[in-house]
Amino acid sequence: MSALSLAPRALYEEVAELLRQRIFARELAPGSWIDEMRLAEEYGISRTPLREALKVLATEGLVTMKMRRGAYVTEVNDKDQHDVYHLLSLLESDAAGVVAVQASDAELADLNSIHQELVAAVGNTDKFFEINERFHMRLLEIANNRWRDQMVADLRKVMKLNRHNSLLKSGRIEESLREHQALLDALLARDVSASVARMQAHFANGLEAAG
Amino acid sequence: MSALSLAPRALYEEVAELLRQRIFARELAPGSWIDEMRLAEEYGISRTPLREALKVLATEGLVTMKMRRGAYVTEVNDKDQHDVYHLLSLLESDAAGVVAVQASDAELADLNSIHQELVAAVGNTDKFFEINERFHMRLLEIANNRWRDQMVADLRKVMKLNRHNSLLKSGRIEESLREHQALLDALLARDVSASVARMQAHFANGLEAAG
DNA sequence: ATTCATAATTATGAATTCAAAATACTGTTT
DNA sequence: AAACAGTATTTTGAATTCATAATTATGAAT
Repeated sequence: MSALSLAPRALYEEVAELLRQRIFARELAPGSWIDEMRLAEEYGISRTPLREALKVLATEGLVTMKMRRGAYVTEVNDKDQHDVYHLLSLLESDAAGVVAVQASDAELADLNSIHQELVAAVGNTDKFFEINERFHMRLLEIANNRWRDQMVADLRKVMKLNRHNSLLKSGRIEESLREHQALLDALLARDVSASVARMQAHFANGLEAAG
Repeated sequence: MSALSLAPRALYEEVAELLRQRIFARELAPGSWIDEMRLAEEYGISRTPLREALKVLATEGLVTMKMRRGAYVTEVNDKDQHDVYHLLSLLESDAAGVVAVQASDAELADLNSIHQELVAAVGNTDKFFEINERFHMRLLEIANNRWRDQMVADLRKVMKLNRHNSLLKSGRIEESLREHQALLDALLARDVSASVARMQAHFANGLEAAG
């Protein structure tokens, strides 16, 4: 699975990723103070790269820096949750429209094959979630706008801060699958406005479920 | 003009802002290497807060970190320019739609008064640009989604990296004013789809002008 | 017992120091 | 003169040290 990285990331990047994982796992809970010394000691590093990592997370919105009182895990309230979801819907539905216009037949076939994997994964929740994520990411990749990719990635991280996060509720597997199918149909028909509408609908239903 | 800040920013934030200004002014040119020592000495600070600032700018996309070779000002090519502009159009036109629905009458009146300032500023290019910026920012503020605000702010920063940047070309003053007026009319009529369409048109024309 | 003032402790922010990697320089060889 | 090896210098990345702000603990006064 994991090849050793040819371009090893900088230490502060590694640490930022470790911290993200702990934040998403709620091991570092929203609102809680982040103890620099403790973490640095735990990772066996100095405070310097740890503090650099915290500044990165602060820029991403996962962490909030308070002047002279250190870093705190960002608290995401219901409005934030709603706002972020709204933006994800906007960005991803626009991406769907772009894909309907610009994607090559091969790329659409690729999306379709991921969708088939998704169909095959019904019943295996974890696998379904993972493939679902891959479907959305592949669509973005095809839409070919690195700035949007970055924004969506950041917003999805923020979504994970919320307890009722789930861009995909477990009770919605079959429904979600139908929505994906409808989206794919629109994409294969090269129907831009339908593609946008189907992606929006997919998100609207997801939000309702997350309610 | 400048009040003294009650909550003074952290040093790394101050430095990040100074660096942004120099990058936008092309004093630090796209693709060029950023000399940590030289800048730290120039600002009379150590490399520590400067390096923290660079990591923030890297996360914003203004700077690119290369492993073991330091920080470089990000180069924005024509496709990047186009992609970022597309996202700004998407986000701001969506914001216009939200404003058409949600804004209070007082908020719309406020937007209108900024527009009147804009009308009065025709002929004074710098002032026009500044008020124009304020109009867009106020609209976003009214749309009330801090995550979008942050994204738009970051994207606008990236736009400024490009030589032919100008979210508003000087030759388009009158045209831009008409577009703003049309947008305002739609907002005051509480017409959501028209508001979205007018903002999209405003951006589409701007992109055409930017070539 | 509670409040207030003061001292001790702790944590943050920033400077300094240090190790290792990348780059530039020097002199030799062909 | 060009290519190369080996050395010196520069620069990055990270640890350490230091100053100061914030917090906690201590004790006196009401």
